[in-house]
Amino acid sequence: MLTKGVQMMFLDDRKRSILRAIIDDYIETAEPIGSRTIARKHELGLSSATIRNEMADLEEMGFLAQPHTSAGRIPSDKGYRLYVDQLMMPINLSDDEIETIREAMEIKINELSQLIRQASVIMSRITKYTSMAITPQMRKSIIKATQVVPIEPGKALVIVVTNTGVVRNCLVNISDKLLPDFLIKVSNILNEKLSGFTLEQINYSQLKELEVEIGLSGEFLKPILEGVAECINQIDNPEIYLDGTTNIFNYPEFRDVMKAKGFLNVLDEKEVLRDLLSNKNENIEVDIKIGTENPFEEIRDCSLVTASYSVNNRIIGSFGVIGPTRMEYPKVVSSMNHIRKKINYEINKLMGKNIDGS
Amino acid sequence: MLTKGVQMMFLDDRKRSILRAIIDDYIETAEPIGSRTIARKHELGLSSATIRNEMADLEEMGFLAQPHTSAGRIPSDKGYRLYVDQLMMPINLSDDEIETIREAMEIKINELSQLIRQASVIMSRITKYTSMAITPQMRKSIIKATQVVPIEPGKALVIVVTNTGVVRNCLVNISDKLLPDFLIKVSNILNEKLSGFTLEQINYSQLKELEVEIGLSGEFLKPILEGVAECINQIDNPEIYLDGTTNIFNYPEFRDVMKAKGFLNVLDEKEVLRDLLSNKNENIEVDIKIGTENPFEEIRDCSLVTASYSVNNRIIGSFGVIGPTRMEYPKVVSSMNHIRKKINYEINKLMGKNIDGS
DNA sequence: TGTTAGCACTCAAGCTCGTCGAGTGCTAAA
DNA sequence: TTTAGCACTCGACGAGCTTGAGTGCTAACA
Repeated sequence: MLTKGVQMMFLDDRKRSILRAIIDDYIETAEPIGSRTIARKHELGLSSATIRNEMADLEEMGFLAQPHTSAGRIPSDKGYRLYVDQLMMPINLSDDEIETIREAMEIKINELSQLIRQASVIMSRITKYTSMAITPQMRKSIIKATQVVPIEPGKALVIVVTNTGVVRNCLVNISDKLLPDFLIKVSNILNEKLSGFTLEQINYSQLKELEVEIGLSGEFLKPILEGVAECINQIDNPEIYLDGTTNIFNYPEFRDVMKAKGFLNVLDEKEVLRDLLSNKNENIEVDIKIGTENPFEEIRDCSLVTASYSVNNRIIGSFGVIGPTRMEYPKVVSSMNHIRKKINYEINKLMGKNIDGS
Repeated sequence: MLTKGVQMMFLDDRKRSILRAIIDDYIETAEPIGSRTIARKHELGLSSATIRNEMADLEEMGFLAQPHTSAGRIPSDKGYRLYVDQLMMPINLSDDEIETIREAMEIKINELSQLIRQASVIMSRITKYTSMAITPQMRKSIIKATQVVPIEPGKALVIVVTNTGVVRNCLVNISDKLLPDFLIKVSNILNEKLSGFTLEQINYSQLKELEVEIGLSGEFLKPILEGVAECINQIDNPEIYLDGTTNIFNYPEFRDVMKAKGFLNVLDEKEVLRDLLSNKNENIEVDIKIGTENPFEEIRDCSLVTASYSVNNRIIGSFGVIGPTRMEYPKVVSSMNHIRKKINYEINKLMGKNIDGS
């Protein structure tokens, strides 16, 4: 009899309701859920005994697990997976929350990275989990201006501006013999030659070729070209933000100090964060990685929810939330979706302002 | 008899040795220290009974405390205070450590903030505690150059450079009608008028007065002047770095999750860090705040060791280490001192390179 | 045939109680 | 003044017990 239930992987409505009820409750309480609790709290019109039988089936199918024989059931990763894919009821953000997001994400300055930083801060505030965000990949952005500004004899400032409004500068030491007038000439040539190219199109050897153009031996020009390369490098190097790390202490699953330590340690590594946020799937709005689906050992009992933002349908960066697998998925998913739209809107506004071409 | 010992606050050599031994041991083990342990491990030529009597005296004088009747003694804040002021034996850094510091703190770029960031990182690596650092107060630094660079119609980049090699820029939206040639004129006037002043000498109303000079109604100039103000503001706004936060998990006093949470939470506040690092005492090389001497409730069982770095004997910033009161003071103090000297050296080198005047 | 009441069983949590040992204070002798 | 000795204290630890939430199975019922 049981084998029949197990063999057919199809879950009837009753099993689905029970599973949903269990996961909803477990997300709320973090305690193993017993059959009686479900019978009492949810109006399923079933006795605890019936629910008990169903729960046994659900366990055998792998959606639930039992910490020990005489405890209630807790969801397995597979159970959460079904829950997020099919069972959970979407919720709407409260007016308050929407207002908070709106307020936080108004762009005050021309800097894209500020927007992303704000997004991260607000995500952790709203969800109460730990949030992270990575600033856009800039390899495809276009150089709008390159300038060399004389500061004092022996010193010049190299500046690169992109169409996305990102500016980087680099103070370089140059020969005392280079006069301001000459630097302005160099500046103009660089500006003319580099404008319109994307960052990824420019590499150092190409820069070297400009030396010929300018007609001056490499030694004098070298620091300036290195400055340009450094600026480009900095623009291209995405920043990563992490917020709400101490939120995890509010969840009983991190009562164990070693677990908290592991969690915080792994998030301290920029490389790890970059990896977690390198969301390749272009088709999915909000991606969810549950427990063991995660790439790193230390967060195998966490869930990671990520979303990407894009320009012209090309993903340029992403952000996410990480917390215990017992995560308020409905809330997190709607927050992420909302903020994602907000970022996209603001980013396209910003780009529109800054691009004259497209 | 006991009262005699207590009345005279003078500690004889024997009491001092015993107190030093107890604190040394407690720093190492984090366990209450008993009389027998001291008699065995340290060659004081005294029996445990004698030491016991002395310990009772030391407790009555407030240098030691007893968690409960049948436990050993632990140092009180007052005990630590005496220890750091008079008892502890200075230690030298190992060659390895000196090399590590040297390597980490070589300046590669012209940016002062990088140096301070490195100092913080290296402090936490060497001491195994949590470290923090604040970038210099820049109010006294001198404006070396101000530039307005046309980027495209309707957009200009405002740049401010100081004698300390700090550069900030601000992309501003301007009227389409302002032509590049005019912007260059504005740039020259600004450069001429602002150079040589310190940041604190310049305020917005002064900037407004320049409008007259340039001879153009405020509406056109406003965004540019705001850009200058924003740059100055950003330069003046010190950055704060925090490293090695998860180090605290290695110390048994932070096994309690709530304590760890309180600690991490309080250090999450920029304001708190700024406060902790606002070291006013100009005479002291390395300042130590023990336990209850600290201003914030959450770190009353921590010790904070800070040091300042300066230019021309004027303190411009500071850095520090925070950890349990049971801190390896000798190690921390010598590390701080070493790094302090290193920073001072590098900073003066950097300033020397960048200042042409003084 | 599916549902439910009833019952025996399981097991972690929490309590008490006794043992152990590190440490103390006091006393008396050296 | 120092020290050996001894009675005493008290937390840590583990064994044994109780409690209660929860289960699986069986038999009766609709």
